[in-house]
Amino acid sequence: MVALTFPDGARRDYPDNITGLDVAKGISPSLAKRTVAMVLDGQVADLADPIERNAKIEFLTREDARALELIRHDAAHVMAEAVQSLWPGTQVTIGPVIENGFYYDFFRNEPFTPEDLPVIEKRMREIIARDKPFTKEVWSREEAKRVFRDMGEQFKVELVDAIPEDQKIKIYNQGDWFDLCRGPHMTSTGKIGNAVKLMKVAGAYWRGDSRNPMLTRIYGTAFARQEELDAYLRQIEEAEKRDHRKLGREMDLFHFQEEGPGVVFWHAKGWTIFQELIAYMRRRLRGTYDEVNAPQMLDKSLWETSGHWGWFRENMFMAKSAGDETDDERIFAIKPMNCPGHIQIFKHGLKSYRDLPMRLAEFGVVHRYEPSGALHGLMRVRAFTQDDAHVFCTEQQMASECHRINELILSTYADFGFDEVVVKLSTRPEKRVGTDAMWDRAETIMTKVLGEIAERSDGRIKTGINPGEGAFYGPKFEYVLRDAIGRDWQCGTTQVDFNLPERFGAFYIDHDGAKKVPVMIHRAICGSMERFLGVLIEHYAGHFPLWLAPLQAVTATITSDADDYANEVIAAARRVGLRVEGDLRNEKINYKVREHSLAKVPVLLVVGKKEAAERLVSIRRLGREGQQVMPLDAALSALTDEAVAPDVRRMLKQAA
RNA sequence: GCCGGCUUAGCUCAGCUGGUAGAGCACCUGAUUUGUAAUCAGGAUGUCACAGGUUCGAAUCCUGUAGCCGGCACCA
Repeated sequence: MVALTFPDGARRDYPDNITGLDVAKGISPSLAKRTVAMVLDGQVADLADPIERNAKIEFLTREDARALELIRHDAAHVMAEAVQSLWPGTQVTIGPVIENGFYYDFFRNEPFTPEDLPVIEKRMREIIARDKPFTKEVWSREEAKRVFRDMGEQFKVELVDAIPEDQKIKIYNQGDWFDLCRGPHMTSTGKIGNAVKLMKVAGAYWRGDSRNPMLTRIYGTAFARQEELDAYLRQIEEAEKRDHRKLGREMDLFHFQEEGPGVVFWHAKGWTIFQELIAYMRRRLRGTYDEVNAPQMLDKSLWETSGHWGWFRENMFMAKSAGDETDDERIFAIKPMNCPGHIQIFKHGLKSYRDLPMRLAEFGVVHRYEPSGALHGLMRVRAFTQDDAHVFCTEQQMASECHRINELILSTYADFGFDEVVVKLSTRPEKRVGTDAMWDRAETIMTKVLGEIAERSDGRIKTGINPGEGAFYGPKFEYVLRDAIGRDWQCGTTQVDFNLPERFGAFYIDHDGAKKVPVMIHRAICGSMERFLGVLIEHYAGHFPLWLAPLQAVTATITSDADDYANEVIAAARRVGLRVEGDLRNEKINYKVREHSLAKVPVLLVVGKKEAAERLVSIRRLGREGQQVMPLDAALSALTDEAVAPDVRRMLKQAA
């Protein structure tokens, strides 16, 4: 006998090994019909599974949030069947559920093209309409391997071998088609429904390893209801509208061109935002950090010492004299990081324990030869500005320095409206320098700090661990922020480094007069300023807050009678520090409003005869209808107040 | 770097199976002096990414290169 407890608290006994389906049927045929799977003690399982022990049981309908994964997983299987029925000889591999849908990787000499998607989708709908039940069988390893080998499914054979010994080899049938799968699945293909859409094709390496063959991956998504699918597609459209590459062009912020793959041409407006960002960061560093500037190019020996030449040579730019006549063959590397430079500055002159912690900051431009396929607008470039800093301190100071950095990072993100932040600790990678003892020490301290970060935030900051993701010289914290439409971006990082200072022979004189190697902490807040600005463009959808907006206001005339007054308005606004342009063209006000709205100018100061006569301005805000007429002085003081950067506002408040 | 796709005017895009390039917006000129998201009329606009090849003839077909886009791999 097994005792099952139902969601309403009722408890009933059933014969051993009764299936979920029979339990459901016993309650009511309609329940059995609409149930797609069951949940035993919180674990989703096939409805046809025999129940072997006492458990809490729940029946899932396809509308249940927990069924969404099943719908997508089933859809992946149906897609695989559709593909194999359309193109026999195609090998199947794996087809997992992912965040917004699912994919299935196929091996076929002729890769799929986007034109194939509608064809596959049509076949999928036929399979779904046939509504064949999913049934499970357990096979022996030998049988599974033999069957898949006979079918020519070599990847499946490999997968069977990869399944741990203590796990069963499960096969799911859907009509005549079957697949190796750990399950669970719904009761039949018809439960998937029709809110299914194939999204794109892409290449992907077998088992994620670039040494392995390239497979064709087909991405799709599925929802319980059509409205949800439609909403998802609209959300994708919304994200496309925010694309910083598109907004960058429309707002005249920057451009790229063929001669400079992965390097940015900043236009005046984009550079204004960039400089505002840097000015903001400089204010935040004032009093705590010393800003320095290390050379752009250094002899390669320095990079050999740091280890970069060994680990990352493929990703570095090399430079030497371009002249034919010169016999100077010295090889320089264009800096991919600021740390070796900062260590040289630390090493220059004898340092005492009294000088620590020494915090050196730099808005340094670094060059990295990123693989061509990695380049992506401002998000991944080959030359970028880091808001970088290196803290040289004692081991005892390390934890408090990490906390100081943490507070700076979190408050910076908050100033841009990023309140949801996750901090992840990345631990030692396989490719690394330094002894295990060093790594043990660093990871112990950082694990403790991570716990304290979570504690001090009252649970607002989530934390996590990325095993093996650390830098080659030390473990790191990665700061992941969530933008206005829920996308995550890794920006800030704090990396503890016991290795580089030692490799470079950096030391300070301790209390006892002995030479001691300092700990170095690498930290960045925005990370790449270019990328951070890209994130901001998408986060704000181009509607920058006034303090960041490159052009804060346009003064537009209604008739040329107001030209003189408009020029006065522009001059007055510039005097109080606003970034203002005039639009005195002989055009209708509708035209001007539309044009500046499309250019995402936050404020329009419209002046006509009436305003000119009474020294008024009619203010129209971006994205809002209607306007507010007020005296010029009042308008300018309201705008200058609004244009105060959040950190400056905080300082003013504290001073008051 | 790997797989696939794309590259036509400043921008967004047409251009059927090869017959010698188009639209809208933007731009320029003129008229219009306008009250909050497109005033009217006229005009100019191209090494069809680049380099080869096939062909009587290539934006169109083939090959190579570059860049971009979507993934994968990478990200000190």
